[in-house]
Amino acid sequence: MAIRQLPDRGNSMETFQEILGQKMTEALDASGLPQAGAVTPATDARFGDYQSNAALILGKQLGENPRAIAQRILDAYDLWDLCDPPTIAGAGFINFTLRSETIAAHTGDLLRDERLGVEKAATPKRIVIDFGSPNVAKPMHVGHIRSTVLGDALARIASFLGHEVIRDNHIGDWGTQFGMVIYGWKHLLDRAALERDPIAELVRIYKETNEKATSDPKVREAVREELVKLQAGDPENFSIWKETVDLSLKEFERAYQVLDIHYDIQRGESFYNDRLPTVVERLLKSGIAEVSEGAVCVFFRDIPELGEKPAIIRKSDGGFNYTTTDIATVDYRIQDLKADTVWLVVGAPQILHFKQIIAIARREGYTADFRHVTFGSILGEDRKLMKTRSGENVPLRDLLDEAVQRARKIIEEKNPDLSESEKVDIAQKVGIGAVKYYDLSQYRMTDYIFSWDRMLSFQGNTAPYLQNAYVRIRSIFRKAAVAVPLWGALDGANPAKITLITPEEKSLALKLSQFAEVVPSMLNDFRPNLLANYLYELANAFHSFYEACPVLKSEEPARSSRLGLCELSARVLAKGLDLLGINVPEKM
RNA sequence: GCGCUCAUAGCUCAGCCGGAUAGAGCAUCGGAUUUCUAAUCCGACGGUCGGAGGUUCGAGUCCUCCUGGGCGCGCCA
Repeated sequence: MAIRQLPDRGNSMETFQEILGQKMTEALDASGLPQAGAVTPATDARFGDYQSNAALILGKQLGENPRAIAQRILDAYDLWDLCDPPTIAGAGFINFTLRSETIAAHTGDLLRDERLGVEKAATPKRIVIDFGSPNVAKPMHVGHIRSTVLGDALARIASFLGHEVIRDNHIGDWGTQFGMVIYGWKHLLDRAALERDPIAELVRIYKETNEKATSDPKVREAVREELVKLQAGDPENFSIWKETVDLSLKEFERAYQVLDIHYDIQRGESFYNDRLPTVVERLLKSGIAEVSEGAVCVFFRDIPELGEKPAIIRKSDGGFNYTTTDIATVDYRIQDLKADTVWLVVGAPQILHFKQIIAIARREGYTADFRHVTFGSILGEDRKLMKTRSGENVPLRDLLDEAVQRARKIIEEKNPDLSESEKVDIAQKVGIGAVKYYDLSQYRMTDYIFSWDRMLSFQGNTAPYLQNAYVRIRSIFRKAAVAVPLWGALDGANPAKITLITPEEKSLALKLSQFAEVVPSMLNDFRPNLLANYLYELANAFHSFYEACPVLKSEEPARSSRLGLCELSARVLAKGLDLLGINVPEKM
């Protein structure tokens, strides 16, 4: 979208929620009542635009009639002509209906604000976000979608809110599987196959070695020795390991290009290797860890849910495991990266593990805020974990290719006149956007059933539906003789005059003003689906407006006002989708 | 056995701190277009929110128990 650079107006804009909330605070003070509840958007348009349940809460606390309290509040309430006189309804709800002029003026302000009304966080934090975490020598698969897409969206949202974000890919590049890989590399490797498809060949040698090791104790022993040699720093094994890591990183990077997801740092498990002995010694010295059955363990006897479940940080054979690595990772992120908070976007099965890690961090005196952001699984049509027909994980590469192909097919049916380069671009944006949006639009904890038809549908809460709303707007501006009639106004010199006549215009404008309320709320519980819901409602409101209100054919001043609504809708849609990591095409 | 998590319309899913008659999309049925992209819009039909208690002015939401699914629980990651 060709947005001219606008001035950053900082935190000068307040949302209606904040303004009304402030008014409520003052009114409660003036009434001699304690503070209670927040002003929220109305649960139903019939009740107005916003509501307060303060009187209900206070009625309970004070043992008085809620409606009487509501009246007492309203008697002290100064609305500054912001809305119609508030009404008391039901058990004691206070309903606010904003005046059209109020919303119109606010919409004009939004058109002049680069941040679309979204305030920056009052206290910016340095946040390390750990997401993605694929394993070396294995293909990325469908199981990586949720962590990768969710983590990226959270990173985009946090950045937009003014936080300093460090995206870290905690790659699985160390561990017992390398005994297999190195043995396979030495005995089974097909160099030509490796050239053609490195990951496929690495998987093949891993699998074949695994089979041999299962049936042949000699191979099993040889595999173990290769691992020991690698860990001891044997030059040959180290260089094989390094090569597999490099090949894998190259492969991951291809997926990240397609997904338009990028990391600030990629600290794999191997990065922490030389820190592990120190970690164990330190924990032993401080008494946090103790030796049990030959292993070094941390017990959590004071935490009921962890009581019977110690964390092993050094095995009885002297080796370290991933718990040790993750403790070293905490050290690095807090001490070296100076993080205020760490978000671990890792699936729910590891809840116990991260509870242990976080508990250990607490005992070590770390005060940073650690959040384990969990999520459910992706299921196939059979409601079981999504697999290929042969029972394997679905490779991410195949899945993304198919998304783009399917999108392309739909576009060719619906809009065959597009040029080849346009089709390529649109198929990419629609296909990848559909996959991401389908994931992000659902509550992260629920398992969801993967369905091409549903995610690529142009109806309902899907990326194509939202992208289409944007495309329609862009089409209006292409049709308009003047390419960017409002941009002058956007500089602030000559603001577009917004007038809201029809109900569709008013509800669209109100919806647009609420972007600034929704964006910050997402980080309360890491819920991008709240933004997705909002964008769907916005696109819906826009489409209703589009049906009811001709833009280019209408007379001034409605025409300019409606163009302004279109422009702001496009910007909010594009920005909202961008925060979810989704791009918008100009045509489709 | 212990722990985490989920259960909402025929299907897929929303429902933030407890708030008004539980919402969408698909499917089914009925309308709107010589179009600013109908790829859309408007409407109808469809629910004992897994079950049973409890907390209170009010529970899909909080507590207890039960049923069912998924996942995890000392030397894999």
